[in-house]
Amino acid sequence: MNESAATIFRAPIGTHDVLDPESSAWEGMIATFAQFAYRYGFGLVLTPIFEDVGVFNRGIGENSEVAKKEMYVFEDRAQRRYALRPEGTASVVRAFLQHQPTTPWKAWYFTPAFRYERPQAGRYRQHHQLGVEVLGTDDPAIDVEVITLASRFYCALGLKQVRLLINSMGHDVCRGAYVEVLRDHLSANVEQLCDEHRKVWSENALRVLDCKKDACVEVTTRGPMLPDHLCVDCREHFARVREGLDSLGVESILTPRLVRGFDYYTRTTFEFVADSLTGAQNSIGGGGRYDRLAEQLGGDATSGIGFGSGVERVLLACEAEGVSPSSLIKRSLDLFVVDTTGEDVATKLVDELRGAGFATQRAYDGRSMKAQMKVADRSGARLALLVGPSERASDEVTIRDLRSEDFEHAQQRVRRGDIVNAVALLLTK
RNA sequence: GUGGGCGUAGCUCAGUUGGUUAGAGCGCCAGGUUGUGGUCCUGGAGGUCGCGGGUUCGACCCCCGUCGCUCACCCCA
Repeated sequence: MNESAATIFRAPIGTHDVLDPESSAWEGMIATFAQFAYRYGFGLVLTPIFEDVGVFNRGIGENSEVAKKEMYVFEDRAQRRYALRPEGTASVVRAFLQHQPTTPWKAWYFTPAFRYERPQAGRYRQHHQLGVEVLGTDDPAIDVEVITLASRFYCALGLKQVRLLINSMGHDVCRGAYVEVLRDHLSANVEQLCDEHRKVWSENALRVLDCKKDACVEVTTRGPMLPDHLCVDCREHFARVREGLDSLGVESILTPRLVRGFDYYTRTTFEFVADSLTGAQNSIGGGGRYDRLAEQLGGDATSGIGFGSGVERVLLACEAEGVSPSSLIKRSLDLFVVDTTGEDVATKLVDELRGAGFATQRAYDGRSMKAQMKVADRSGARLALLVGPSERASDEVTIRDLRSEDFEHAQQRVRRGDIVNAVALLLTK
């Protein structure tokens, strides 16, 4: 687009407007998640969508791909350095440290997240996440609870082709020891790695585990696996998480090569993959434990675990499986007021009906009865209330059933004063 | 950051080897029915063919650039 005066503005690259019929799927999904969060004892947390850039740099790791080149960083007028949040967890932990709520603290959120990258299917510069965080306990039971919440949530949406991958990253010491063993193995097999990792394997050995190329997969498959190198405590913790999930019938797939993108993860990590989605964007949610994050953000050592899910991707998965979260909320119009008196009787009438609790719409611009009825029909309203000169004169209202197939006998006139009761009666039928 | 595909009405798309006034379906508006919606019929509004430049007697069509959309790589939700 050029900058001529006739050119209208568009949503920025990688962002999208979501309008009504489509947004009802969002409403259904968010409402369902909120319901789950409530059932599991989580309270809603709201934090600013921008933070001091350090919150994210120190949180997700300065060397992570996201922090290095995908953050929306900007300066305000007083030269403070801020960044739009690229993910949900770091902000919530920052808020936890700032306010020191009693633990264990269980919070859920719905938030936009921003990453500066080239958009494609299932990947946007602004996407949205639904998630939960728990701070102040490392009880394996809470790992089980968080993962179960996520799993049951997907199930409630009607998704069936979702797999849960799980792994344990161990804690600093045992992971550090494992990375050494892994590096030894990689260094002994450098020549067989893929083109890219042949050069950069030493910078972040764990990333090689995540490589999808056959060459790397072959080398790492023969190599040491993280779960085999955990210390006794981490091994025990992981075992209890897995037993807990098993006991609840939540199927999980041990995936030793599962490595997630942020540096803060320790011990339990997991990811939900939608098999209905093709391509690389099939991860619809994930999370894990981050027992060192609070310290990295300057607070006291505090265990934490969280889960985040990408709204857009879950909706893609729903579409692929032929289910829609919009069906989880009922959103139907009760009444549509048609006014042809030329005196604007509708304004008072709709106010009265809405006050009585009915979802009510009306026509505007004084259009013909035929035109107003057409709009009424398309609105999906159950009943139309007609007020024309005749009703006006006798202080009545005509109630017409828009769902009746019998056009001749679909309506009746009632006294204006009885309208609320009459409508209530008809709507309960 | 790298590469492929695509930009024609509000939406989905036609548009012949470059040749008069750029079309269809859906949607929208009005009428057929001066008080009545789902079907049907008739009519109407709506486009500087993304934008800029070039080639040509002539460009929606060919060439270049640019912006945007889209898909993929990387990485992630």
